[in-house]
Amino acid sequence: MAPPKPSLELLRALTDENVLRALMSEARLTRAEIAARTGISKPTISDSVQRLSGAGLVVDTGERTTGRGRVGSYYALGPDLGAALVAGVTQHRVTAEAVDALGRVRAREELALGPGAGPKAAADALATAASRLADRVRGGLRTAVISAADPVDRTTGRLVRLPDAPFLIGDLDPPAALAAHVVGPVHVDNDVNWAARAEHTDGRARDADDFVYLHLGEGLGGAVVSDGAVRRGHHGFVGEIAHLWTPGPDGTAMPLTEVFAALGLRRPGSTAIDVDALRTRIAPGTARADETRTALARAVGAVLEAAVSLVDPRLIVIGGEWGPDLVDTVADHFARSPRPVPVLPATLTEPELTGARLRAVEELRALIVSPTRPAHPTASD
Amino acid sequence: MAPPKPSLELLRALTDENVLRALMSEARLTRAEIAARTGISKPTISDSVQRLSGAGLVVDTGERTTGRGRVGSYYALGPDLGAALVAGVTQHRVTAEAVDALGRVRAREELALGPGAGPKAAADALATAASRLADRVRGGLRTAVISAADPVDRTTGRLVRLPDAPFLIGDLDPPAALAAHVVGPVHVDNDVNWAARAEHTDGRARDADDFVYLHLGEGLGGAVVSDGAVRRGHHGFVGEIAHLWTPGPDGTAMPLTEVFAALGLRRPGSTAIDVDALRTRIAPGTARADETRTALARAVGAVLEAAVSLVDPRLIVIGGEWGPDLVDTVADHFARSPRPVPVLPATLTEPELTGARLRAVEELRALIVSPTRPAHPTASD
DNA sequence: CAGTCTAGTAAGGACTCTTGCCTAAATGGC
DNA sequence: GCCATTTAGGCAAGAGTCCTTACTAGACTG
Repeated sequence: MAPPKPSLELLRALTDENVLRALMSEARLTRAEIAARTGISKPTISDSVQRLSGAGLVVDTGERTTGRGRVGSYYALGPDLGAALVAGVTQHRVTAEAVDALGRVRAREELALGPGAGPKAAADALATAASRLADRVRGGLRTAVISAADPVDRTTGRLVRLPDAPFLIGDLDPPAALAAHVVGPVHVDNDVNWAARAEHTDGRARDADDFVYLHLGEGLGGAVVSDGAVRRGHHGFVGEIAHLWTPGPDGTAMPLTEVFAALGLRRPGSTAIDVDALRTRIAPGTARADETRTALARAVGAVLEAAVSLVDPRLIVIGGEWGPDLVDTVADHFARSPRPVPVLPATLTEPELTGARLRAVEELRALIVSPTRPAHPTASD
Repeated sequence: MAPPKPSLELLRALTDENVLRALMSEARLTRAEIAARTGISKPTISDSVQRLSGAGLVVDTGERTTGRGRVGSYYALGPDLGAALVAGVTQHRVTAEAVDALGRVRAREELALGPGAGPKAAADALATAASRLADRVRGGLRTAVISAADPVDRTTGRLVRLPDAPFLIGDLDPPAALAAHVVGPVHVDNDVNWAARAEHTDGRARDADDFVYLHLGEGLGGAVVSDGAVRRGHHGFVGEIAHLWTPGPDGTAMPLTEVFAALGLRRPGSTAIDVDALRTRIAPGTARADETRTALARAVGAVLEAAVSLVDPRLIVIGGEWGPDLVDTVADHFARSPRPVPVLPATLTEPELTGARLRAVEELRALIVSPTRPAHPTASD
């Protein structure tokens, strides 16, 4: 609404940003290359490089051009600009990486969590991984992006328990766990949302600005991408679909999670789905496999129809431990609905880390370009 | 991703934009007032005003300041900057307005459509209204924002028939109908989405960046506001909820629209809801009114639960001909769901025109500020 | 070894914004 | 009725940014 105030300082900042962004997309460039790439004149680039060198944001790598003509000097981003922490937390392990502004993974840590490990163990492992990574990268960890296999409260970043959804990791507070090892902002979201982001940028949904990602595993979750961005909703619970009304095996309406209870596919004493039992039950050749497949496809199909009504996706991507196994049956069923859209299985491996990494690099770059302003001025993810 | 290229021309454009925006929020200002309001120095503002006067974008109104000190000259937006057309099309009438960059309604036309009038009559009425308005405003109609009581294809702007949804106006192509009378872009969306926008800016949802608007009338529709903007989905069909799975009166799962069929509340030979029949049936004192109310509230409640799962709204606003009558019963039912949110009745009158007007003013202002760039660079609504 | 090619520098010009000062004109206290 | 005060606007000077043009230094090419 309010346009920025014009000033010469704004121009200079814009020039510097152009130079930095150029060096973020290519590791080393001469001033002439930066000028050609940005369309800004050589003298102006020289000024900017000098400024940025003085501030330590850019350094002469010592490398020189070869070939015809005068030798040029290569410049690169400074070595002390730090890294972003990317971490995935599941009930089984903590996987953490340090990525730099060029998107390169500089270090990786993986810590297993014993069976039955609680949120305390997860928090400790997260802190340990962060501490080790912080020691291994110059400039430290300037921001963190965390993927968790549980719903995340958007405003606090804490994991939360929702009715009728399994609480796999438990009461974890990533921003608190990382406070000592990460200087800047910590962004937390659930794995399904990050996976959707990965599919949007690198995967099946590359040219779809509106799609739905469905995760069918121990838990049931979805992610919504609208107008090119993952939408999280007010609390951050978009895609928590356990209680969506669906047709049960006998035709009566029931919440999605109850369908699994009715089919005897939940783990005892839990709302988590027994993935092994489910897979053997729908394996070809098993008695009444088709019946189970049909019941599941009807329920999942109702979720897709709800998504069509409320999100209007261009396509639907199905991931998770057992989701891709059922894609064909679901797609067949769904194709007979009033407004079907294509249904595709997910293909990326570690999609949640890929998505989180994308966001981390974006955030780190924004911090470098203008330390005062965040990457997403409006949406606080 | 790519920052703008710095240049002195950019600075000048920014100054001019500041001046124009100031004159869009206040009808007349002296140069000194513009300087104070924008924080830009007086000589710079004087330069800009001179430039803009030369281009006809700004004019000296002839008015002079009174009071102490030297007399100042008031400036205002030029008289030939044109207006935006705002029009609402229902099966009964076409309502059209011309609004200027200050948001003032300069002229209004209302044309009734006879019963049974088809899309041809609607197109003619729209064109007639536009033509009359274009004659009554200096500078003509530079853009149009149309609200239609049917689903709208996002890419073409045409009204479309969807399965199980009433087609109230019929096969109308507003951009084609207006081509002769409107110079710039024509934006078409359905009335529910515009109403939601109005509630977001002026109504019940003023400080909710994530909410759902439910329209319960002859047709059934919803609108989704996520991260502060109306989300339309790939085709533009977000909120077309007729086929969402809900519990029917007997407990079996059925699409929402079938619930009304089962209750005998549809108009014969149509999927449209018989609003009069419905209202008398749920009126207090009527036999079995409570039973009907309960059945409707269960079905509508399931829609709200689907919205909670896939949109995670902060609140829900219910409008439409009979929606507000049922708010209490729906809210009671919904409060017992696993994740209830507040349910409020809509209050605005003509909400769809209010929402469309907001968008039209935004678009017109953007056209004046930079005739080459649209108001929404990314989302093509 | 002369010609060609390229990175970087230097000089000059055009332009924008700001600060500070000045003028003109109307008000209001005395 | 006079004069200090107040206010809009103009003018000049100065600093800063970017661009174009021209030049230099050095290395490859034939």
